[in-house]
Amino acid sequence: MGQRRSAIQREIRQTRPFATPEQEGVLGVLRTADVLRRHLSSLVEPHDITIQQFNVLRILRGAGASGLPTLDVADRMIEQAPGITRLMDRLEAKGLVRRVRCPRDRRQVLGYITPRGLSLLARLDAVVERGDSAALGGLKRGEALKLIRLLDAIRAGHARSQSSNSK
Amino acid sequence: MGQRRSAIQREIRQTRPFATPEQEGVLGVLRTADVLRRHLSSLVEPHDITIQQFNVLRILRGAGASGLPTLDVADRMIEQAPGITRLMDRLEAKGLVRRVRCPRDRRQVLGYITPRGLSLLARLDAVVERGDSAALGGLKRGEALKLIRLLDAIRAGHARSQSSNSK
DNA sequence: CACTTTTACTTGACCAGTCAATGATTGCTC
DNA sequence: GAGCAATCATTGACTGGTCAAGTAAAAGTG
Repeated sequence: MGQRRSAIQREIRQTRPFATPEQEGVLGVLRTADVLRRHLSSLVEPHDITIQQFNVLRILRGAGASGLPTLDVADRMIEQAPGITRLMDRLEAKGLVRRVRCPRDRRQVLGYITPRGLSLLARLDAVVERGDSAALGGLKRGEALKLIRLLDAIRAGHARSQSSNSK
Repeated sequence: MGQRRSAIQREIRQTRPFATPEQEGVLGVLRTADVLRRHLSSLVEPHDITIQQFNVLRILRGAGASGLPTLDVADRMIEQAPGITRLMDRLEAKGLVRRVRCPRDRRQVLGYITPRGLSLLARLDAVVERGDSAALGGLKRGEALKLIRLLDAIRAGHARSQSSNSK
């Protein structure tokens, strides 16, 4: 296996081939995620919101009228609690989210999406969906499904070895 | 197609199916990258280094004795210049990297990996390679290759639409 | 050779992720 | 029911990504 030269190797201008396909695969996932994140970012930023803020809004919309405690929001992201608190701070400052201390358990703080948040999401939904299609435009429908399956398998492997850990 | 329910949908406890496989694919890449990043992070952190710092070191090692200007390092990452400057600041503070203003073009600053940086990398190489194999352990060899191909295709699609942009 | 433009960084400011420590409740145990 | 542990959330400090603005040197132009 002398001179195989993948796209990544060209991108990073590295002459030596990857030690293993696994190594190349990991790097490929990381790089591709970066590309997709940028793309997504460029779609939501014009609306003065970040991807993470967008995610929180979608989660709260999903939670509906009953709201969701801060840490439950964190669970649905990859994130640790401290990040969520500050994310919510900013969303609240923008009037997209409302927080109320839960009367039944006063340790918790319930988050709710505001009507303004909902209308922002409504505008973004279509944009993002079109964006995602464009982002994977290089793939045929069947390839997209195959990709989903492979990625699921990777994450399943990790869930097994590390337990817990959602998003 | 009524009740298909993928791993991601279960993970985020979302009842509604994804609008499109493309949307699910994009989210899958992002989530998987997060998992892998954490994994990788846990491997390098014990050595008091972050993933980004590790990447810079590998790039500088690849550059060899002739060193590499700051912006060329940035090109090989996804990153903008400002981030690299500060990354190099920290690496220099740790004695893993050395910076010299280029005499031929005094606007440039050349970065070099130090012997100490090289020995750190030497220790990490094996760890990371083992880690990558474990990370993609859920995949058979052929599947890993297929994954690499699909990810390459996604990034190729973006390179076409947006030109420039390396990482 | 002065004048502008371009290139290569650097600095400042803000958002985000992570860890450690702290406060505020609630639940458990004796 | 007093005391202690566990849970929920927040704050502080640091790394990192990104944009906008600034500085310094080089390159191009008249």
